[in-house]
Amino acid sequence: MVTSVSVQTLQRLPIYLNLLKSDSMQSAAYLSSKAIAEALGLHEIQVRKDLASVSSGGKPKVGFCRITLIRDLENYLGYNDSNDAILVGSGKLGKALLTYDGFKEYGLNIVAAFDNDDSLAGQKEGNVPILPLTKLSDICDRMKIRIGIITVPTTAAQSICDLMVASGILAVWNFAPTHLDVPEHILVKNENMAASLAVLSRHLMEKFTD
Amino acid sequence: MVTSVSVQTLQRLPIYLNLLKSDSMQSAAYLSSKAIAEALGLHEIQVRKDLASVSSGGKPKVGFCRITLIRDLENYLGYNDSNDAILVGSGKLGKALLTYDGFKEYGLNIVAAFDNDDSLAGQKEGNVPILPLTKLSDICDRMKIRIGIITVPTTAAQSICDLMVASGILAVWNFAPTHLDVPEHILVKNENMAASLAVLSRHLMEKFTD
DNA sequence: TAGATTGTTAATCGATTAACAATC
DNA sequence: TAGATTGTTAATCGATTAACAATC
Repeated sequence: MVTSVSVQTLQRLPIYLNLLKSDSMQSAAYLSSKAIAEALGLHEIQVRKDLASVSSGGKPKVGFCRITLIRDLENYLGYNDSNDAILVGSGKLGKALLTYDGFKEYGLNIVAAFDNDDSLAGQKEGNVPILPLTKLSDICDRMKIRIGIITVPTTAAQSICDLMVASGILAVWNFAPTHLDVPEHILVKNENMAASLAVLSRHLMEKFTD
Repeated sequence: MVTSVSVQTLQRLPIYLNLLKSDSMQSAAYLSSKAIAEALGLHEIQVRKDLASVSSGGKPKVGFCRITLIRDLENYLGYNDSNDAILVGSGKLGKALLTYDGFKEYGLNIVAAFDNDDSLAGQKEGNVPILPLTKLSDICDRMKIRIGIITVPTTAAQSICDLMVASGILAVWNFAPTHLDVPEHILVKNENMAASLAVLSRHLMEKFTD
C-alpha cells in the first residue's frame, strides 16, 4: 500500500535503495526487514513501516524481493524520469557541484548555471554552460525547469530565490546558510553543512569535558 | 542556563548565528525572540527555548543582546577554537570540499587529504597536500586529528572509516551514501545529498499528480 | 505602574517502538 | 503443521507549541 510518507521516512528511502543495490546484497533474492535493519543500524519495525509506504509488500516468512523493491524505490523517488535543474552561483561550491557527476544517478540533471559576474558567461564547468543572470527567466520558462540550486553568498540568496520563483521554479535546493522566504507552494530544502559541523564539533567538545 | 541540547536545536544554532551576523541585523543592539522567529520562519517559543540552552539569557522587555548572543553561540559551537580534520577520497567531491574555503568560518581546518591512488600523492588541492593512504595513521596520531571526512566511493567507505577509527578519529563526516558501522563512542554525521534530492523530487511529483 | 518580553511548566503533536494478529 | 516474517493497531517517547507566571 502506498500512503503518504513523512519527511523522515522519505529521507531514509535512498539509504535503503543504496543498500539493496550494493555489492554485498547482490546474492540475495529476498531480504527480511530484520536483515535490512541490521545492515543499516535501524529497527526492523521502522524498516517495515518505511517500506510499506513505497512497496507492494513483502512475503511473510520470505521477506522483500530485492529486485522489486529496488524498482519500487526508484519509481517512488523519481530516479527514472530525470529532473532538469539550474544552478545559480558559480563560485567554489557551485563549480564543485557542477563538476560532481554523482547527481545523475538520482535523476538530477543540471542544464545551465548562472552567475552575477558576466565575465564568466560563455565558460563551461563540467559540461554545463555558465550564462548571465539576465537569461535565467527565459531559460527556465522555455525548458520548463522546476528545480533551482542556490550556491550564491548569503547576501544574494534571497533575491536569487525570488528570481527563481518568479521564473517558475517550484523547488529550491539552498546551499546558502540562510533562511529563504518563499510562497507557500514552493519547497525549500536547505543543505546545511554548518548544521552538520555543529553536531561534529559539539560531540568533540563534550567528549573532552566529560 | 546551559543545559543539554537536542540535535534539532543544535542544528538550528548556526542559523541563529548566521542571522545575527548578517548585515540586516547590524543595526539592532537587542533582538526579541519574536523578531528572530519572524526572520527565520520559526516560532518564538522555540527560539527562546533554543537560545536558553546556549546563552546567559535575555532581558524581559528588551530581548537578547546581539553581540553577547553571537559570542555565546560561537563559543558553544566551537567556532573559535579550530578543529583540524583530514579528508579521504580526492575525487570530484573531495576536491570540491578541499577547494571550498567556507569551512574555516566554522572552525574546520582540513590539514591533509589522502587518496588510494598514489599517483595523486604530492599534489595539492586548495593548499591541502594529498598524501598516500599509508601515511594516514601516522599523521592523525602526530597531529592529534579527531575529525575525518569521507568522500570515497560507497564500496570503500567502511574500510576507510575503520582505518580512521583505528587512527584515533572520533568524529566522521560521511559524504558516501552508505551506513557506516562504528564503535559506540564514535560519531558519524552523514551528509546525505540523496536524501535532500528525494525530498525535492517527491515534492515535484506530488505537485503534478494532485 | 502597565506592558512587553522572558523563561518554565504543561499540553499537543508526530515519529518511533512495541505488541500482536495475519499469513505463507 | 510450526515457525518465521509481514503489516497494523496501540503505547511510548521526544520535540514542538501553548499557557502563564516572573520581571524589567
